[in-house]
Amino acid sequence: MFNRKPVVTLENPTVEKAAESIKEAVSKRKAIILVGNCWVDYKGRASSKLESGERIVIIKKDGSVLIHRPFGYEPVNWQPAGCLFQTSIRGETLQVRASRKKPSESVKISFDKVFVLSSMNLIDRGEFSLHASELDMQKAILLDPSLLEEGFKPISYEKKVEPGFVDVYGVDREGRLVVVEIKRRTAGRNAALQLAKYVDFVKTVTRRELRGVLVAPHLAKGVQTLLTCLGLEFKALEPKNCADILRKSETRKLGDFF
Amino acid sequence: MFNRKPVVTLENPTVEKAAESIKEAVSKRKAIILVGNCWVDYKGRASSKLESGERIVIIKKDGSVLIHRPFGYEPVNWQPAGCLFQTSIRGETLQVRASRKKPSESVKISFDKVFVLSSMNLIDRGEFSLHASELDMQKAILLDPSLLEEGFKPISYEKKVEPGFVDVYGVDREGRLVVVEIKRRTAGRNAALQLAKYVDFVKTVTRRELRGVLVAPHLAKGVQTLLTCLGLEFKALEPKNCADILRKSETRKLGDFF
DNA sequence: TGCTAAATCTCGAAC
DNA sequence: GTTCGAGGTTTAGCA
Repeated sequence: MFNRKPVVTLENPTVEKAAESIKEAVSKRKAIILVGNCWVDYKGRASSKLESGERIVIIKKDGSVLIHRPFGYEPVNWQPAGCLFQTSIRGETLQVRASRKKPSESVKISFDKVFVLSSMNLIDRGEFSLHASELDMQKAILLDPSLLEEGFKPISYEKKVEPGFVDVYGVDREGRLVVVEIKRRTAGRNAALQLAKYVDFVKTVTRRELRGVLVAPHLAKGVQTLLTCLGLEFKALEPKNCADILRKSETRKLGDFF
Repeated sequence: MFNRKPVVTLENPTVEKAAESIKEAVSKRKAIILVGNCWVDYKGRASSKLESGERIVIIKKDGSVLIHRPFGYEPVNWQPAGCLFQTSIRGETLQVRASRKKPSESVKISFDKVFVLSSMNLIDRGEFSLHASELDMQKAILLDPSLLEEGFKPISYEKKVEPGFVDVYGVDREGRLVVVEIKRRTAGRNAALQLAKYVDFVKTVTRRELRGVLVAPHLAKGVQTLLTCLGLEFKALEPKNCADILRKSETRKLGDFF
């Protein structure tokens, strides 16, 4: 399984050797890690200058570039995916320029010493999932409808209505229809207005009594007033709680409910 | 100059050897680059799961962590500076956990194969300057006062007034005094109020006619109204234009003007 | 300490 | 293609 050699590392290469290696790696769509002493000039949406120092530079196969100092979460300089690269030797220095258009900008990195240069063919097809998404909150409410309120019974979810899709649709303990709109973060005016549109639409297709409930961790300023004006309700629900519910019920399938 | 050995690289270390090396590097406040096959779990403000794949992990001496897939500008998982680390072996896997409080969150990285492990003592004292800073804009206006308006003549800069320092102070083509406040980014209410304070102060020490001009690339919402109420003006000026002016006049010294 | 506004924001979806 | 909104946003500037 690990017989292939995905990483080739050069220690203390000459700048000439490094330039050659970078050109090859870029052309073969490999990822590159460069560690060495460098300085950086950026021109584009803004412009910046970084004086000489030892840093970590990552060039990815999609043409993105990251220049990291030995401290700090953010890269000091960078370039998003889609860059074209020019690698050259200028006297005693290795120069790598990453440019893109729209917006037109380029980062020029100059090395006078490379400590390590790794060229890598990394395989990464692993799926990334961020839990407690809006969908997770929806699933959690379907799994445990009391998260919305006692006696709530879901009828369907992602139900098509004219303006879009209702997140959850159900009946409360007194038999009234309930339209639920879910936001995983603080709900703003848009969320309230969206819910209002859904409720208005459902009103055109039924004569039953109807409630609209906005579910979110918090309401933005003034949205409670707006909800009241629109005759809608708010139910506070933390995405984290939903994630916990889902974790506890991982064995059960959502399909069981319908 | 480059006799020291700032980087030590292990190729294909066993997970045991890797764990040992990471513990030492963390305790000695070195930076670490790990390349290998791993999976990641995050719990905190949200929670996420990243399935197995080959990635680049950077641990910096300030306790920040970056997990980069072979594509994309952004790290797939990360942890800001100030983390505490737990490194251990769980069966055949190397496990690195980076945790912090406030907010309470942790990232757990599990490796079943390490291709490269570099421990680095990087020295980086280079200064970073984002050009077209507020100071650059100030210099540009002093170099070319027509950036503000035709006929403007600077008298001084960084002039002390009671509430602080006036960025630029001058006379317009009709002999009126002008107080200039510069912001390199969209100017908010604060900027307008700050300018108002300066103008009010200057009014107490002169009887000459007085204008207040806020210079910035843009105004935040509602600030134009506020300026009008305060009897102040706005002059749009892009930091980029200022940077261009400075580049063209690099040979001249600011001191020449006074 | 907490809040607000900006960022070379980036990224993705909708129009 | 452009605009709009979200992000584990992060970060810097103030109250």
